Amino acid sequence: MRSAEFSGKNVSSPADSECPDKTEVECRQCGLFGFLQLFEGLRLDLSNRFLSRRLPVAKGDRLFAADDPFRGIYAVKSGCFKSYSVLEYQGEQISGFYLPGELLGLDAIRAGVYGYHVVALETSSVCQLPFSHIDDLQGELVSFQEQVIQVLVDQVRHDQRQTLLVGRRTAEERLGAFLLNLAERFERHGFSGGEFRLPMLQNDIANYLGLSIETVSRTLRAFREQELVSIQGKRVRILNPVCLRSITQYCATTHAGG
Amino acid sequence: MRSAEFSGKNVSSPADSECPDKTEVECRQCGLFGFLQLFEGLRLDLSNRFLSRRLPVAKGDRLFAADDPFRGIYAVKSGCFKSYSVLEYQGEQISGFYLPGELLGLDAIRAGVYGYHVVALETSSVCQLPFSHIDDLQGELVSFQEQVIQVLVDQVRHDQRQTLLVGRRTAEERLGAFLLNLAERFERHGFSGGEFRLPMLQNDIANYLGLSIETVSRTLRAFREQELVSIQGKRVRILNPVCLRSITQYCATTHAGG
DNA sequence: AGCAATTTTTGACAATTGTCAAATTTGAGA
DNA sequence: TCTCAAATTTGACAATTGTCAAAAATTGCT
Repeated sequence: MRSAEFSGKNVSSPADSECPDKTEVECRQCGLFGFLQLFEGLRLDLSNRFLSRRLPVAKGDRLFAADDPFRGIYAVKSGCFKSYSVLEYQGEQISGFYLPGELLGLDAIRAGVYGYHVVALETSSVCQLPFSHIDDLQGELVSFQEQVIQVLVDQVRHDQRQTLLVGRRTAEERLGAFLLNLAERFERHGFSGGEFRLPMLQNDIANYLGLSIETVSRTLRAFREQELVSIQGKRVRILNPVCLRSITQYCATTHAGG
Repeated sequence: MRSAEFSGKNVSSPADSECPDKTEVECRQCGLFGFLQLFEGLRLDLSNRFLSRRLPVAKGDRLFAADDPFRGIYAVKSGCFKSYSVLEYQGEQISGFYLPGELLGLDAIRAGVYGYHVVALETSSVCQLPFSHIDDLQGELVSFQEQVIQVLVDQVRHDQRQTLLVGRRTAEERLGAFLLNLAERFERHGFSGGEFRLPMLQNDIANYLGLSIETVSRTLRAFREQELVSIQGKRVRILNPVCLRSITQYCATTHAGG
């Protein structure tokens, strides 16, 4: 079975996902799983190349740097990563956090190089899907879809520039949405969304959300005082998701183009 | 030749692009052109379906609405469109402006419905690339790329939610970047980037950038006083692009993931 | 050209968030 | 457990932007 090929664990019983101290995402809930299933449909000599390797990554280690040549895509197995670019006069700008089960480096497939830096925020591990022979795969691709992908990549790029420019949310709304988003993503991959460990510093959160660290600290205190969440150290518990969601207007946006 | 099939103009000489009063994008500089070229490579019975039609659109008319079933993608030939979503308590949120040569509705291909509303800001025209038999085309698609596209679409979605949340740019930086971006896009499609007509209201700009209309007005005045731009009515001239760029830090960002 | 509606501009003031400085808490390693 | 560096919290004040109200300019229409 394929999932056993890229995970250290051979068997994962359904009961595992209930374990509160679980720290590693299961293969079936990992983003790579969908990809590997797809390779079943490709020519066998191709799919042979896509056996993935398991790698440990120490806290602070860099998984890849911007402009590194594309080596493959990664799935976070455990721990947490941040991606960032270095802006001319403003130092680093964090563009995303990656939790267990999520994919890294996908958008480098077409560019041939990674577009940003990625480092581990804590002791982590990843699975790699190496693309050393990506050129062969290209032969399988339909050019129409390449065009679609190119446009989507362009749009991602535009949206991310836009992200740097636009902001109409208050500090409360940003932080509330941030916490709910984290909870949702933990839950999607089989962890508890109601209680989890914050893998990143408030400094990183502030950078990511475009706020000062003081504002982050003060806003979290306000949430605590309203008993919306409980925070002790890195331990976060969502006490009142309904109210938090209404503060945040988290549901409001459908997706959009531009 | 294919370009003649979806444009009213049969011949467009290179000299056309120098005409200052030019108002319509040429076929070769239109986003659809790339697509149509790709269809040459597909089976003929497929490519027959992709003859596109030319449509006039009056100011204020809606090209499509959110949740309309997917009819095809559009290329703006002349005029300007805005896309927007309706947020629960905040009215409309503009997500993008579309100039001649740019594509609309691409991201609805997989969803099957459009994800936002699009209306004309002035008398405009579009070319349509109808996808009434999109299902047949699916047979040509490689599932690996579908997966890639899905992930990219998810990322676009995430980034756009992020766009609503995050903001670290001052009003000056946002407006400056906005004007430079418009200029760049006009230029890319063969218009003058140094002087152009603003197709949208300050009201729309404010909405798009997450500012109040008063701040937009005041910031534009500041630009005028510094002689960075000249603005009379809807006529915009970029007087000092170098300085404007440095205010804006427009070049700073590489692209990013998350 | 003239009128009416829309859009833009301007001023005064309020609210949110950032900045600077310093105290306190937390956590990793000896 | 202790120590020291890093991270978080807190307070006072400044800067940017939003809000409300009203005047001026522009645009579309007859």
